[in-house]
Amino acid sequence: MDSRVIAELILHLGRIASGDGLVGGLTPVQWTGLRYFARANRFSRTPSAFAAFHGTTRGTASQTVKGLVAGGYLKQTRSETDGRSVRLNLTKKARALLKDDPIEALVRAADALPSGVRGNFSSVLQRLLGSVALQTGKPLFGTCATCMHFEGDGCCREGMNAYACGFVKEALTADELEQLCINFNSGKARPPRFGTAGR
Amino acid sequence: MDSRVIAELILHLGRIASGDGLVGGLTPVQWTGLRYFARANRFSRTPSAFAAFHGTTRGTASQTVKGLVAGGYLKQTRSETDGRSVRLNLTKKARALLKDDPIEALVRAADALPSGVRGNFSSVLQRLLGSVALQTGKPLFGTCATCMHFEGDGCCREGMNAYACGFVKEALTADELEQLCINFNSGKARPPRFGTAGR
DNA sequence: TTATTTTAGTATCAAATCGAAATCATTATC
DNA sequence: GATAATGATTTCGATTTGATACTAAAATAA
Repeated sequence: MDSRVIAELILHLGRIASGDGLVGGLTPVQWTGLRYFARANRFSRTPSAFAAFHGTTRGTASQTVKGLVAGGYLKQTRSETDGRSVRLNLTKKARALLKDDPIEALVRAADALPSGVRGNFSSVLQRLLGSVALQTGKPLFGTCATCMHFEGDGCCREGMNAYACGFVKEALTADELEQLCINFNSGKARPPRFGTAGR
Repeated sequence: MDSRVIAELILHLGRIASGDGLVGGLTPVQWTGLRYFARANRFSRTPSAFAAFHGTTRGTASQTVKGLVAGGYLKQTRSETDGRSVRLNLTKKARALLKDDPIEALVRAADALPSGVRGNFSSVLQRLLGSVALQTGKPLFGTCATCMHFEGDGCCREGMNAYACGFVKEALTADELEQLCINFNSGKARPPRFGTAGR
C-alpha cells in the first residue's frame, strides 16, 4: 500500500518540478531534449536514441529536434561513417540556457539533502528505473561504470585509450565515462532492442 | 553535480513509468485524474482542487473531468452547502480499472525494496516535494498526520468524532486521515493560495 | 438592503503536441 | 543483385492545452 504512494509521489514530483508551460521560451518536451543531448555521449546524440530514451516515436522525436535546431539550441552534422545518421550537439546558447533550467528547484531540493542520504536515494532511484525498464521492455540508458561493454583498466596502457567500449569498439575519453549511452547493458536479460521506440 | 542526476532521474522515471499513449482507453492525464480522485478526501474531490494539485488551469481540469464523467469513471453531484461547487466520486468501473493502472510496474518495483529502505525512500520523496512546492509557490497536498489543522486525540470521546479538522470544522472518519487534502498545512510559510492554479 | 468583488465551474478557440502512416536514402542481409 | 532493415523526415488527423470569456453563486463592502 505504501508502494503505491511512492509511485504516485514520483509522478507528482516530476510533474510539479518541470514547469508546466514554457520557461525561457522552451516547452517541457524541448527542455527534456536539451537535458538529454547535454548528458548523452556521442553514440547517443541522435534523433532515434532520443526517441528511445524519451519513450516516443522517431517521428515525434524528429519534431522536437527540429524545433531545437530552429531555435539555435542544437547543431546538426551528418555522420561520416553512416550516411543516414545525424549527430546533434548543443550550442553555446543552449549551455547558457541550461543554467535557468526549470528543474533547478528540484536540484536545489536534492542538494539540501545530507550527502549520505543523497547517495542512498540516488541508488534506489537507479534501481527503480532499472526494474521498470525491465518490466516494460523499454531501453535502459546508463554509464560505463556498470556496463557490460566497458573495457579498460585505466592503468595499463600509457596515457590515452586506457578505456574502450567493446560494443562499438572505440576508445573512450574520461569525460565520456559519465555520459549516458543507448548501448548500455547491465547484464540483466531484456528483449532485443531495434531502432524503434520499442513498441 | 549528483543532485542534477537525481532530478533528471525522477523526471525520467516518472515519464517511463506512466504509459505514453492511452492504456485501457485512458490518456495519461485521465489516469492522473483517476488516481487523484481515488486518493483525495471529500473536501478535495472538486475540479478546482484537482487543477491545483495537477498544476494546471481550471479550464483544463474541467475538460479532463468532463472526459472522465463521460466515460463513466466519475459521478458528479452538486454540493448542498455551496451551489457553485461540484463533488466527484469514483464509480465501480473506475475502481476496477485502477487495478490495471499503467503505474503498476513502478509500484511493483517499489514493493520489491526492503521495507526499511522503502520507508526511508518515501520520506525523502516527501521532503523533496515539500521543498519544491515551497520554492515554486505551488500548493502542497498532504494528510492529517502532519497537518496543522488536525485536531483530535482519538481516544477521549467515545466512538465516533474522535478526529476533526479545525479548518473546515468538521469531524473526520478514520479512513479520511489517510487521504490527500487541499487544505493541508505543514506549518511552513507559503504564499496564500487562491482558487486559481497559482500562476 | 444593494453593490462590488471573489470564487467555482464551464465553454470556446487557436496553438501546440503527439502518434500513425507514408516516404526516401542508406546500410545490412540473403 | 535483390530484399529487408534502419535512420530520418514529412504529413495528417486527433487530442491537449492555455488563454479568454462567460455564468452563477457566495462573500464582502458600502
